[in-house]
Amino acid sequence: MKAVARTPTPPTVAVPDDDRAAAARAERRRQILDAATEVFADVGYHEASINAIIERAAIARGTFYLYFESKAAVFDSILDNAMRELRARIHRIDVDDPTAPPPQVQLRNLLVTVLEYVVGDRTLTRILLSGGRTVEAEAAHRLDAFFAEIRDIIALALHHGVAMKLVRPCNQELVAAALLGTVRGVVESLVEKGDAASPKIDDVVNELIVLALRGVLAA
Amino acid sequence: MKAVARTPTPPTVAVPDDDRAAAARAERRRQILDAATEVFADVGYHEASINAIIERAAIARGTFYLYFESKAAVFDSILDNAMRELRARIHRIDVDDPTAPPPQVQLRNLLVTVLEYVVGDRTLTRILLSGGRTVEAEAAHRLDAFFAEIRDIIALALHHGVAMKLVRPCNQELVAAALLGTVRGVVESLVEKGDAASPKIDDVVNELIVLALRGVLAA
Amino acid sequence: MKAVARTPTPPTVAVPDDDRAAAARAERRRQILDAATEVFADVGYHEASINAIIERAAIARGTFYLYFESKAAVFDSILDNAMRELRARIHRIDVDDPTAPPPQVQLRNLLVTVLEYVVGDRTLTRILLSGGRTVEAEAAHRLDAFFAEIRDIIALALHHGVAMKLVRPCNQELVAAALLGTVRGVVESLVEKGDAASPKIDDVVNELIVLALRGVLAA
Amino acid sequence: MKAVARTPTPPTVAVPDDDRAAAARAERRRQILDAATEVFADVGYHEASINAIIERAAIARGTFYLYFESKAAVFDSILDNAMRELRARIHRIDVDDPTAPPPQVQLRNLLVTVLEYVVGDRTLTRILLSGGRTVEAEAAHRLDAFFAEIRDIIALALHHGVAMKLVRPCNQELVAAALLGTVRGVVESLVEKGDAASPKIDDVVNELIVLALRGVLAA
DNA sequence: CATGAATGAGTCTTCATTCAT
DNA sequence: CATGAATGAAGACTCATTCAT
Repeated sequence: MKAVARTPTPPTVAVPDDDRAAAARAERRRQILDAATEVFADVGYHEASINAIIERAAIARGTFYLYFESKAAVFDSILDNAMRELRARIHRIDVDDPTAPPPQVQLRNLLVTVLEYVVGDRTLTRILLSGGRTVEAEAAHRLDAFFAEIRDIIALALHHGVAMKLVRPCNQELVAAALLGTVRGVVESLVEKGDAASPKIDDVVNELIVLALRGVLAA
Repeated sequence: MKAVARTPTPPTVAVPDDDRAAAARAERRRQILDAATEVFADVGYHEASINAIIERAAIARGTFYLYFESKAAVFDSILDNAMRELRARIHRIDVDDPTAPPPQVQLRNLLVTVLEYVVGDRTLTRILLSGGRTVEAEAAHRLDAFFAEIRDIIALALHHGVAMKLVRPCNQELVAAALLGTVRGVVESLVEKGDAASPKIDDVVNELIVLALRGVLAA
Repeated sequence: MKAVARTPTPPTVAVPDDDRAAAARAERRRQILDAATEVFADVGYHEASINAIIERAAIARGTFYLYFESKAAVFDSILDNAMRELRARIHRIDVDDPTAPPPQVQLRNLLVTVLEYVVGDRTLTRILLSGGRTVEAEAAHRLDAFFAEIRDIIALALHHGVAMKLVRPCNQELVAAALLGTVRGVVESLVEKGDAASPKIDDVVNELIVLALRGVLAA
Repeated sequence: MKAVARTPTPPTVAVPDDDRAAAARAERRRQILDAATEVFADVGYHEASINAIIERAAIARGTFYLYFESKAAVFDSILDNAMRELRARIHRIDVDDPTAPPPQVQLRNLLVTVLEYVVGDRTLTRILLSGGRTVEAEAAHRLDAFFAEIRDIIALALHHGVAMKLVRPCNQELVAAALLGTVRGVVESLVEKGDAASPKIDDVVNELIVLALRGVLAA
């Protein structure tokens, strides 16, 4: 990227300059990502025109392609970032380690973190939920895989729970799908409403946990 | 029709001929709807080309526009039909009428009918689930409204239940959204799998009812 | 291409109709090819815009793509056709068959046919002569190969001639390249001028033959 | 320059500094011209991107426009330079001056010089030969004019030759075009091959002269 | 009614050129 | 002088829709 170090111009203070450039670049990128996220959330991947994106980002056509290879690339970037953030917040509940917090607390924490992220970026979340075919085929697959991944984590947790007699015997695959659906249903309802109308996340998580645990725990 | 045009012999009985024509017309329409449903389910609304639809329907380009105003119109028709069918299968649970079956049985029946319809036309269901923004804006709204409608029915049921002390006190709106999500999660997992791998609907409904009722019923 | 024979419409006179359609289609194709040839000859492959082509052909944008896959495809078609026509006119001189016309006559006939074709479609010829890199890389290769092919034919003829002591000993590869250049030079000068100014082809061929044979024949 | 900028010591002698600057500037120019020549020869005028040129020249985008007005301008510069060099090597054969070397020797010298230049810069030559429409219209004209100029020189020489009964009567315009083509054919074949495979220029010139003179001289 | 050739608005993307630093 | 981020005009191509046959 930087020019070949051919000119003998010795940078008196090289780093700050590079830093500033890199920062500016990153900021620009974000500006585009934000604009694109909004447009995608508003009208979906296909109806989103590069025109709409660059207008909202207030940049020229060419600038867009300076930062992203294609419309699909921005979309991928948005999606991948969201999935990465969520993955970082989702992990197995540790039931063996005695020094860890009790499982219910772990679960609550996990849900709180996830819901906070999700409510914190409603626009992004609408894209995630619009699910499968909104997007170009390839991205759709990745998104499907992501949800399948989470479902598997839940299924595994159920499996452990059943083995430990904590969870009532059940079709774990099916119940995992059901529970994932439950969370998605809740998220959808949160995202739909304006900021004001939204119930507090703590309350939501309480409700979710009661609902799920009662439905699932052994008598 | 053709016969009439050829031979000036006045039609002895007008109706049968018209009937036949109407039937043929209806059949043609169905043929197109079926082809379109498949294509929409396969690749989504936007990637679905008129080309793909008329090829699968084995008709000429112009013929398509003889039966539907536009691509959006076919999609609307498919969606509306599905929503109508589902509405016909979804109704309030009657807890007052002593001659009606017990509420749990009513609920079970409802779920069985719905799931049977939904599993019976996987293609169609995939369109319904692909949800919001897959489709052109206008259709997306109607679909959202449809799900909101169902959610309201559930919320109302919960409300009644709470009033009758059958259901534990809860944020009924939220729990309704959660339960709707639960069902959607289950449906999604059913539709995903091939026919063979699918568990029996009765078992699925059992699991669903246990899960939901335990999560919701008063202690 | 044709609709699947699904409708019971029995074609009373099937062939004429298909013929007419095919003929219309071929005519359209030609119309586009002609327009494209002119534009390519005028401004070269790269400067030739689809716009210019469809304007000259007086058709709509989409129509162009109904007949050709891309700009490159039309160009290829033009080039391939020209090369096919020329190949059909270029062949080895038969010196062994006693029933064949004398070699010089064969050569003269060959040159006359080639020049007539070439002068008959000046526009096309200008494209051929504009040679190598005017065109997209792939086409350039095919054109280069075509001329190499002809050069090889000439070289082979020289080789035979030397063996038969008809041709003076020489670097046959080099002389072949030279002679091919000679013909191209002549063609170029013919194509440049308006119809009127052009000398008669017979005279041109005479001059060419004298020039070449004297340069090449054994003392 | 740099030194001056750093130390405010006034330049003792102004000119050398200016000279150095001018030299640096000229060098830079050459650096760009060379890079551009390579790129143009490789992929042709239109496919040559400013990007490719500045990368090969290892300069920044803006710098390019500091030395040349536009892409067309570099191309023009390259072309003009080549044509100037060639013009300097091409001149009439003097048949009247008794102190001059014999005409054949003059011709041989001319050809040797031209071929040496041409083989010495294969890259450049490929641009010249790619001829007419490779380039932007305006440059194409100048190139055409250049070749026409040479053809006229040859035609004039033939004219003189005929008058002096050295050359057989012929259509001088046509034969000039033919002979120019001959040389171009030879040059093309020389430039095509790698350095190693190339025959020695002296041999090539011999072959050329024999070929041409026999074809042209009076019996 | 059925056909399918024709249409052209709209989309994404490229790339020569400019200009603030 | 040098830089390279930003620009936007222009180009190729797609595809829903129309209409003469």
